[in-house]
Amino acid sequence: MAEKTHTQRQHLTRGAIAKRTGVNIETVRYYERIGLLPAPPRSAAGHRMYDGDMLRRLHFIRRCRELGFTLDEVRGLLRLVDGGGYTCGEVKALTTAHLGEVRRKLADLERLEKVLREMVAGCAGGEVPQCPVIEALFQAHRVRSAPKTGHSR
Amino acid sequence: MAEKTHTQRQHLTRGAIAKRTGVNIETVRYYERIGLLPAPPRSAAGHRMYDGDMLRRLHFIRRCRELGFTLDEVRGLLRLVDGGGYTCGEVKALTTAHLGEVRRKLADLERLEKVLREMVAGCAGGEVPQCPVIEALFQAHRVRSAPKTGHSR
DNA sequence: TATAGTCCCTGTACCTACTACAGGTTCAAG
DNA sequence: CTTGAACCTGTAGTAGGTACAGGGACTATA
Repeated sequence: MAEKTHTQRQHLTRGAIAKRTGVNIETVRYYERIGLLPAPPRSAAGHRMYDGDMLRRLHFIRRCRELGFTLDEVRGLLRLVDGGGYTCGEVKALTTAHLGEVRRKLADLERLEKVLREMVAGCAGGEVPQCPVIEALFQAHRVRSAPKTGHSR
Repeated sequence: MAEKTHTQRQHLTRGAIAKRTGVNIETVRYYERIGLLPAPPRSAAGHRMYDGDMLRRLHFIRRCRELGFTLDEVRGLLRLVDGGGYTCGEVKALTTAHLGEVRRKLADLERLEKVLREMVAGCAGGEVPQCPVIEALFQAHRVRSAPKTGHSR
């Protein structure tokens, strides 16, 4: 009775793979729509029937997302996987590039943490309406580079 | 001739404050639309005319954004500023809360960096189609918590 | 067997924080 | 006077989902 694992020809519902992978149920449909998950076979009543492979694939996507890969990068990885003939080198290249970006974000956040920490430290927190944090925020200077175009995530 | 600073009653165009603050020109209009920037007076021809206060305000917003405050948080800060009677304590609370979140993200990214680093290290990068990175990504385990709902940025 | 409750189906709208574009004025320089 | 840049408007697109309305399907219990 543990979550509907029918013995014969186990079929998982959308809700089931969602719950098992921790992905939102609507997101599963979304992934299908954008072509990350292939459209599964349907029951007579039109309900999606997933199998173990799909579960694995969804786990893969979810894990990549947790690691901060964009959906486009995930698409790239899946193409390699699906093509079958992926080489370790290709995967490593993609992953290494991603690692670089993670390190950049890390550096940004560290600087940010420092600035905020100092701002908070310089603030007495009293009733005075002359707050050093506000003053600091009004200064026109550069933290470093612009957040650039588009969404970085 | 340094960028149109007319002596009498200096008026800045949208393009001018955009360039000075490093904010995209379209974004200025966007901020006006969502009420972060008040609608400025217009010239006879309908062109927006900004002044020094607006420049300061836009700088403020920009700086907050660089520090990772959401627009909603910026709105909160601006409300405090506009109200005039903001207390240092309120600002400090907001900033401290934000600092906490930055630290959480930082911790997440550090774990992430570690995982990616180890994955890349374990990969020979050759022509073999059995890549440890791919294998690692197919594992169904938890990095920690789910990315949660909505956008975190 | 009836019914309640929970799942699933579809399409579509909404979210954040912008960016980009089309199609039309207006302004400043040469 | 003409050219080109900068402005105006409204609208659509981006990533990566989430949420909801209005229905159909399945299961447990009375």
